Amino acid sequence: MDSHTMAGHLIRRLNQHSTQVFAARMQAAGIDLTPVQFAAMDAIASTPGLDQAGVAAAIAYDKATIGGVIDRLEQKGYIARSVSKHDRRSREVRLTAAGQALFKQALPFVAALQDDILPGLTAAERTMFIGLARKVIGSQAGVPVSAGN
Amino acid sequence: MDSHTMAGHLIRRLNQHSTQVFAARMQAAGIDLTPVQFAAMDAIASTPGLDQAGVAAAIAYDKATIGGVIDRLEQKGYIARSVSKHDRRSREVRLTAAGQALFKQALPFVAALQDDILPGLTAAERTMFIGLARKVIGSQAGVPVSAGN
DNA sequence: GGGAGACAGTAAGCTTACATACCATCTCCG
DNA sequence: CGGAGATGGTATGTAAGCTTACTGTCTCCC
Repeated sequence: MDSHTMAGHLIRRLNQHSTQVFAARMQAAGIDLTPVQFAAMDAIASTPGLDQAGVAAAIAYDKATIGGVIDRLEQKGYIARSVSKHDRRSREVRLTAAGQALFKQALPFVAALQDDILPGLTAAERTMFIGLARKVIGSQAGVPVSAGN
Repeated sequence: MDSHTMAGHLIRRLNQHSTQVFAARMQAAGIDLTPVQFAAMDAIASTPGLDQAGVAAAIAYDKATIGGVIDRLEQKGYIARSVSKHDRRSREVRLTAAGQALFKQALPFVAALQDDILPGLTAAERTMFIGLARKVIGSQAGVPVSAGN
């Protein structure tokens, strides 16, 4: 049982590296965003007025987790929450002006660090890796993240 | 910027799936172990008397995180800690009888779930994926997990 | 021998990440 | 219309996972 050949262990290491690259690049750029916070803002930017459940579904997160992420983004002033007119249970979320600006500022950095997440691979290998990863994710689509997502 | 093609996002999804498969299989087997706890026990089983820093290095974790994981394993009675005779700073860790038994019981389940972590891939694709992942991990060896690891 | 710096571990704090339980609200169907 | 069940969100509790800061111990080198 060599843990270094086990899929779960390798994936955990990749994720660890990925989040560290993201954190380092964002810090170097002077941007205060975690990977999850960026992903949430990405989802909100592409669908303004999305509710929290929509954000959770878009990036495959638990709704409780998203609640906390959105709390912190709201505290930092990057997003605003408002009760939906159509459904008073749901909170619609949109980027503030500051959020828009920060998101636009972060975009090129995020694009640039993609390749650093998979170092040591040729471009062809990276493409191959991403293709295989998408295939795995796609094959387990429909599995709920948790009770509500 | 489609997050579904971004390496970081895909890796996070894979990790999410991996931990969920692990949790589900362990629960079905009636074994109370998280992926991290299993990894720690694996490292300890293969090197009895390892200290906490050694465990951290073996599975690439932060030493603060390992402290908590080992606390919980100790509380459950699966491992025992003792101050090293050679270095009073370090705590040597070893499996208890209960820990040994549980680890042996868990092993076949963990082996069996490896393929479920990468569903939708052929055996060749799985091998390819693992090879690429190892290449990535290997290429960033030497990067410290944190101040102490 | 003795001090400087390295190293093991813990503590406190922050952010994911999930389950479960709960409240408010909505929808659907009889 | 009215109740059952579904759904959006929050609260609570646990477990990772990391940083920084601190204590205690060790090692190396003068």
